[in-house]
Amino acid sequence: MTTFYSEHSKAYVSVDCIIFGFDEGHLRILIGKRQMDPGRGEWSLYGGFVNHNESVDEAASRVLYELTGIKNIYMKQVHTFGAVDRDPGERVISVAYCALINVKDYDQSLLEEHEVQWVDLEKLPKLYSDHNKMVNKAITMLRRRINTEPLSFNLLPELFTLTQLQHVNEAILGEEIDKRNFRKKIKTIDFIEKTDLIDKETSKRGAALYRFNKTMYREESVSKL
Amino acid sequence: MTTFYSEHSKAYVSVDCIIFGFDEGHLRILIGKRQMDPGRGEWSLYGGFVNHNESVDEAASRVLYELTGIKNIYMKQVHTFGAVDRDPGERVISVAYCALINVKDYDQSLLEEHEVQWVDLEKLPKLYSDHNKMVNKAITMLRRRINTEPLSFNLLPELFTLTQLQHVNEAILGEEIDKRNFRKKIKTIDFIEKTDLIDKETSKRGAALYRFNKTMYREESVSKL
DNA sequence: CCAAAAGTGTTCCGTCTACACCCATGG
DNA sequence: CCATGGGTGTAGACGGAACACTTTTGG
Repeated sequence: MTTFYSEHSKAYVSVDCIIFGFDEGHLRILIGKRQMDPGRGEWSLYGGFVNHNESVDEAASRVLYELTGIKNIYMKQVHTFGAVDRDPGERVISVAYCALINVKDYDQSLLEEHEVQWVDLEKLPKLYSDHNKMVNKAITMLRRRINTEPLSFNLLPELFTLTQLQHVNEAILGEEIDKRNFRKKIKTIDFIEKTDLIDKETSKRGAALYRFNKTMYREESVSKL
Repeated sequence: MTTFYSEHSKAYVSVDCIIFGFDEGHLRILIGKRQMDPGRGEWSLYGGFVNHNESVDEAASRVLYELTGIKNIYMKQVHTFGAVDRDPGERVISVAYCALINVKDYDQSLLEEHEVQWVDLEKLPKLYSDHNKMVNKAITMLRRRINTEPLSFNLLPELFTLTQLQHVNEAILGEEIDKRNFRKKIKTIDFIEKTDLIDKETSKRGAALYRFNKTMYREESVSKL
């Protein structure tokens, strides 16, 4: 408590983003091959350094915007990774952020521009440095929170069917959910609104479209989803 | 993904510890008056800078050891605070750690040496910078985890009575727990062992002493406490 | 007409909650 | 002998889990 700045050393601080999407019944994340040393050519999360004039959260938002072109992405800090040798080049302390986006919002051309791609969570390769740990922490966090916080909506379009919602939850939890029990539970949640619209894309019969009502959802009302 | 270290700026990285203790039925934390600028004289958490040759976790352990003289303290990373102006002097990014200790293990003379004191959580003053936010995040984390992880033991001596254990849980949750229901639940938890010993300190009749069996507790077995 | 997905209720079981009295003992 | 904290059981409410069939319609 009597130390002074000058006696201490500084470190680079970076953010790394675990960007989740949902497609064809599976959770995927965006990863790319590193185009810089150290670790050139290894699979890696997308990240960036924290600039002097921005907060760490802002850096994460900026990096997400650079990569996706989307603002106001759902994003949560996961954990900070600070092993001395986690980056072989320099001392870099990295703050991992978990982000959820709707794959359909994502401009496919950006995939090529940034040379990243969607990879199925179950087929995740070995990633650079401690990035696999970051992914695991992020998933653990999602599983922990999914029953107390409305997360799934961020992975879906604004209008979605209950089957889609169920598939998202199943993908996050990694287990099947009973359809009737799931729908029963949804009926008790007041911020999931049924609309008059019918989706005819995914089934012949057609399925009712639902919407997440943000204004009806308050932080203090704990979701049961 | 094509950036290089040299283009970016470094920052000081610090750790701040929210050190919880339990005494006289209340949760307390260790805080002191800052003895350095900026913020000299303001109430503050105990913290320190991360050195070049230690991980962030090691820095937190070191700081905790400096202050308490105890090794292997229960400690969890809470959140990283990275607002640009959170430290008025320099750019300092701080990683908050929550720690739980048994107040009886704590050498009182260290209180004076480091000029810190135990303060009741309910009577917490305004703290330096974003330290109140750190405390709030730490409590939220404890409440979230107490039902899935055996935390309370860290705040108690090795041998404890069920009444003590109940009081700890009540303090963390901030609400009263029914004695009979609590004891019923404890009976179902196999890693809480009843010993043959009787505590005669706190009651005339005497109360059975219990022990947390670490080896019986496995990460995968979710506690119900 | 049939394949494919949507939609719908009931029963059972285990868990949580509420609740009040006797016990042992030191002073 | 009494004040103090220790210790015990039961009944009702509630929520989660298991489980199968009918509906609609595009091709």
